[in-house]
Amino acid sequence: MTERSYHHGDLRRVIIDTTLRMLKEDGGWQFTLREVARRAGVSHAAPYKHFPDKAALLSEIALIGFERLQEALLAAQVAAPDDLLAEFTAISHAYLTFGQNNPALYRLMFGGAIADTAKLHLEPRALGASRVVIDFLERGQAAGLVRKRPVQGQATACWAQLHGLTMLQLDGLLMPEKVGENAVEAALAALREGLVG
Amino acid sequence: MTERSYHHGDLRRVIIDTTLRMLKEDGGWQFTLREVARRAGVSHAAPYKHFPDKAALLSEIALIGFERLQEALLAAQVAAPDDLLAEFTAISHAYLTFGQNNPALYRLMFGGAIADTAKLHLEPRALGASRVVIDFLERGQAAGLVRKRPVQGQATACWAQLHGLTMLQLDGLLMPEKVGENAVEAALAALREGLVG
DNA sequence: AACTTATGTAGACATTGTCAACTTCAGGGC
DNA sequence: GCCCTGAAGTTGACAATGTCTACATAAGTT
Repeated sequence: MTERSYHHGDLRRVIIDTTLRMLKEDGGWQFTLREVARRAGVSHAAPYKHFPDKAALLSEIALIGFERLQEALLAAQVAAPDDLLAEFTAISHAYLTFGQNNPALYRLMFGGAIADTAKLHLEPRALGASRVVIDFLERGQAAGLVRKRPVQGQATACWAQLHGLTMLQLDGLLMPEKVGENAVEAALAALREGLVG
Repeated sequence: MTERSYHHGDLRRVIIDTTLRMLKEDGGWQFTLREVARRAGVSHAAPYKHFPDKAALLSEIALIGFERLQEALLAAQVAAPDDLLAEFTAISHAYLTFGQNNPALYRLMFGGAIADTAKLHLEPRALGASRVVIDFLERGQAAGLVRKRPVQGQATACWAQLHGLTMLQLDGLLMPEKVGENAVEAALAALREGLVG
């Protein structure tokens, strides 16, 4: 409880939490290891006892981001009415909302700030999110709603569309005066019309 | 010719060219002002006589990237056969190819490494690229090929899909063993089927 | 109680972005 | 031809960062 014992106890968790909090403040994507240490109240080299280097910490954070994204998608799916089209909309919006609520984290997950993004995205912890989409497509095809095409391709289309929309939104390029009142809905509609036969 | 006069002459151009060359080497997105100066053979502070700071140089580079993207799209459009569907495919592939050939530059354009991405993307020099897509959609609607929907929404859908695919590709997530042999084609097909009515 | 090991601290180093003060040189008004 | 003003480059400094090494402290094991 004192928090002032020489040994912090679970500094690792504190570092991760602090980093997540810093990312939420956004602040234009400035993030330094030393600042994390400062906020955690430890010396600037302490994080190195828990992460080999800055990239490792960021990778861990990104993986947590993927897990949270998966949770968000699953929650939306569960809460959606028992209608496949409505479910599609719910999942899509959950994805976009996640990006909007965690801009810096989302950018970290996809932005290439991490060295080997490929390996990161292929980790089991990161793959869960895309499983939600694939699941949906498989059920959609089984129900005869979604066109019978290779699911992988359709999933790629969904993923690309959602990711693209999220990035455009993050970059502030979806302002109504620039792109129409409900361009997002229109774009999602175009995707939907491409999927359902 | 001597290149050794105290005053370099057109250092600004040299700095830009060197930066572009460095971005092409990729090297995992390391880029420092001082390295540029070193390669250009000038002192480490010389770039400051031409750019107020690092961000300004990067913004300029990003704008050049948008111009090149526009050129690539236009070239593909012109070279395409006189068939709207073929033109669509040509433009799409040109976009993806651009991203694949200039990964670091592409990431710079969209990756949020630049402070105010919104302002950047709204510059006239950056808007040209999206004009190519909008043009295509308008002609497509006029010809009765593309569904009569708000063009802005359709353009958003196209842009999101192309951008999303490019990013997935850059992150190495479109490997055949992971996502099927021709997932890109399938994704583009889904988009096309959503656009043409 | 002594040893080992995980965890934290202090200090150093090279590198970076940026600024201020100095130097060089090209061009225009006399 | 000279001067002198200002643009373009240079040198040197500063604070901050990522990372390493050496040291200190605590927790557990034997």
